[in-house]
Amino acid sequence: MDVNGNFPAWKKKKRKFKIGKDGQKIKLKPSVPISVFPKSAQTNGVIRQSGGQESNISASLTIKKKKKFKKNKNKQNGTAVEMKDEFMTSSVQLTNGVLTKKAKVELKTIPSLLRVVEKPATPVRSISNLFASQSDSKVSYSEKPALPIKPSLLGTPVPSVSKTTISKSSVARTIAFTPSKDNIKSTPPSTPKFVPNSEKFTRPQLPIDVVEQQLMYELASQETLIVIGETGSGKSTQVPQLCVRAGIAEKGAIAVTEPRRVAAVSLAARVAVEMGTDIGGVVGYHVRFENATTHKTKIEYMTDGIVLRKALVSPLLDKYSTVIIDEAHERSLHSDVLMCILKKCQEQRRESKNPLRLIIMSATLQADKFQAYFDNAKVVLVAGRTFPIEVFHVNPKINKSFSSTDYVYNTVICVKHVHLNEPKGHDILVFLTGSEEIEAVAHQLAELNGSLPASADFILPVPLYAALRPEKQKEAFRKTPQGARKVIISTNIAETSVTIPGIRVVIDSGKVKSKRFEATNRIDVLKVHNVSKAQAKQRAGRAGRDAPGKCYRLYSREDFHKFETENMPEILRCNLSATFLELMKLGMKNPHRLQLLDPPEPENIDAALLELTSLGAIKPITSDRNKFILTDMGNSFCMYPLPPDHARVLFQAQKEGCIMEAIKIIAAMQTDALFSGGSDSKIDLDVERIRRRFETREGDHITLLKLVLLTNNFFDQLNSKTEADARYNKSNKSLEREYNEAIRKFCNDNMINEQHLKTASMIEDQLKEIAVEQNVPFSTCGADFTKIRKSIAVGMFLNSCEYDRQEDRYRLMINPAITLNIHPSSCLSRSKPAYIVFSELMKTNDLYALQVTLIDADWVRPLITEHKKIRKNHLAESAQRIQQIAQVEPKAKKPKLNTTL
DNA sequence: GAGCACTGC
Repeated sequence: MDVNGNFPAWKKKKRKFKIGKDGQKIKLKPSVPISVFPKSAQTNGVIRQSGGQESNISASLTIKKKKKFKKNKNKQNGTAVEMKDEFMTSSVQLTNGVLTKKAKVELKTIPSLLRVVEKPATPVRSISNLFASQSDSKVSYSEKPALPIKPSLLGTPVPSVSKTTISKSSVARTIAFTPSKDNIKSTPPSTPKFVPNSEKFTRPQLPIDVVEQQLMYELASQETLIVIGETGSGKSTQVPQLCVRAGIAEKGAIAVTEPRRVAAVSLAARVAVEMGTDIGGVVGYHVRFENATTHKTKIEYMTDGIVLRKALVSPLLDKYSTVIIDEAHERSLHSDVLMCILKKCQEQRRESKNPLRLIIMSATLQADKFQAYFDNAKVVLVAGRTFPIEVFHVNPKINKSFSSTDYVYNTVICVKHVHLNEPKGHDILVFLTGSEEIEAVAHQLAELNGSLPASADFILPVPLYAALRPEKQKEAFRKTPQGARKVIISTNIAETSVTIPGIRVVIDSGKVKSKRFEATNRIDVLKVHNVSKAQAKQRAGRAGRDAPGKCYRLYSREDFHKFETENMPEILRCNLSATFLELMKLGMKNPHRLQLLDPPEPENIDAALLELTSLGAIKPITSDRNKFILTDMGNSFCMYPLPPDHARVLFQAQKEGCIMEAIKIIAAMQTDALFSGGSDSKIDLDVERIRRRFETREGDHITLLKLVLLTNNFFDQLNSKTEADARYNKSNKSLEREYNEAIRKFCNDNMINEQHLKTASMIEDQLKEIAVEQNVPFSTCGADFTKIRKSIAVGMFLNSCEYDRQEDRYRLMINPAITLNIHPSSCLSRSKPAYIVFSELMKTNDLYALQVTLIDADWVRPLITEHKKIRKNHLAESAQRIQQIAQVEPKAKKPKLNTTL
């Protein structure tokens, strides 16, 4: 069916783009924006902004409405059979987070995963650094394989793990040596150290309670344990407590790593309540800018980045007896790197008095991969607890009205269908890729209200994405008004980061926008991709948080099967230079031999090494040019929580005498845009107008500095006013209120994102503190910004460009074959100076330089010449290395035992 | 004169 034929009027009038046969966005002519959230909407009950344009959509959907859903759902046993649905078909059901056909979901410890594995001999080492290789240090092998802590906790004789050696060929043989449940009950743990105070707090039953005793036994007996449990199983709150009750915390605190700050803070709060203590007592958390732990703390919830920084200071992490990596399936850069480091830690602490225990917790069934990585560690499965979700797919044979590629169009059709067929009061969550699409769909849905039957509720579209102003974001969490159905149209922010109550239906476009790093040219590519199967499952799961739900997938089951199983790990799609710098601080010498869960491409590794060498942070060892060590400069870079080129800017600024200004700029660069906006055109114009006020001919970095200086000024005045007011005995409460209101007004007047401003200022303080620790002398350049521009140019010289008048484009100085444009959001996009340096190179429809500063070519020329020299050697060496690897390859295929670098 | 998912130190 011809999509354009179906929706002639609004498609052309309201949308800035359409999606073509190949899935690419095609630009349409711009339109006049109409507010999506008209105040009158709720009083009138209907929005009428265009007459008669929707007649086609309502016609096509009325026909569909008459075709009844034939549901053969057997509600008693929670199973679903093939649904005869004219709209979409479903033969599967997502129960407890698991897609099932018929069988009931029963998750417990699967015997086949309980393997007894021959442990390789453990080397005893006398080394101080984590990544020392065999040739770097003396290695002697102990005669007896290392034993995990004796599993005598239960008082039950248990076969020894290491003595039940079985041959390699029979590894798959299963030996169930776990004592039976009855057995456990009759012999409870002999010395429970902490027991939740059930008088103060009784928590509801959790699925994890069923396997509690068994888990406790495994926690005590295994060196490494993998816990697989779906959402709602209670693993994130209970496993750390079980560790404490099993007496593991006696030898050191339990660290629990989370990928997000909110998770770390809220989990700590929850567990503190359950254990009847305060935050900072037995339970605490540590995230950036906030450390709520004390010497008493036994369970520390932390973000994975914090643990990584802690490892830089104390590589063996000997404060901790156990590290629990939560949400390992998300494969964040930090958690992947942590797993690699912790494995090394474990090897080195194995023979000590305080061996390190590792617990990997993950939601999806990627157990095999983690298990192989951790030398066949035991896996325990825990059931999840979410409500059943019916999953529908588009069936191209039946659903002829769907476009084959235009998921934005399909979204609107699907919302209308759901709205007219699902019970009133069931809110909808739609997943799309970006603000532009989201605003377009919100607009179209608002217009749909005009063509709804009188009996139907009002559709209340609510956009939700990160760049949206915070007040607007809050709309998504507001209670749905009577007589309306809330339709939240969101990016993947609603996948993990926020949970919206009341969602009963999810519509999944199957698309996501993601950034990948092209290492060879150092370009970020932002592109729409298909989601992974795991991601689709995660999205569907958002419908079953409060009650049974439904998920409509705007793609066929065949397409779904073609999706990747898991998300691409972050480590495979980002610039590795910052990570390598950290790992080298820990003693890694040859990144090519790094044993990661998913090893990056050799080209990406080489690109990061080249970048670090050119920045002067590392240098090859003369005896073996495959190995690198940190230079003094590289060592000081590690102290800052910054990408290496930004740290280099600070280093240069110290030389130039403008460290104060450089810190302000670099801090602001670490946050998202300080000017707040969204895809609301009216606001965009305002942002644009106000941004102009700060514009300079020197570029965006100086603009940023001017903005920060202005806000500093404002805060100084505000603070002195508040102090003065305090002397006049104003109450603290009213002072605080006035203070906060003044900030809000200032941010509103200047279109500044208050949250981002706050973050930037906290990062500024953090960087200042580090600079003081590093004995960096304080210096400022006053109003002469040349020194700052030079520091930026030197630090980021790899990003310097020369204007090509003939082409009317810029050429990258280190690689003139690459041509690019200055992004129109930059204040230099029109003036086009001869030489510039940029912060970031982003490929969307064109190759754009973001955040641009005017520079002098002489500042960077010597560095570029030097870089070209280094690159030449580098290329020759990497070619040689690839050849060597190719020759050694057959041998290298052998099963890996001890991993050395 | 274009358009930008999400985290984290």
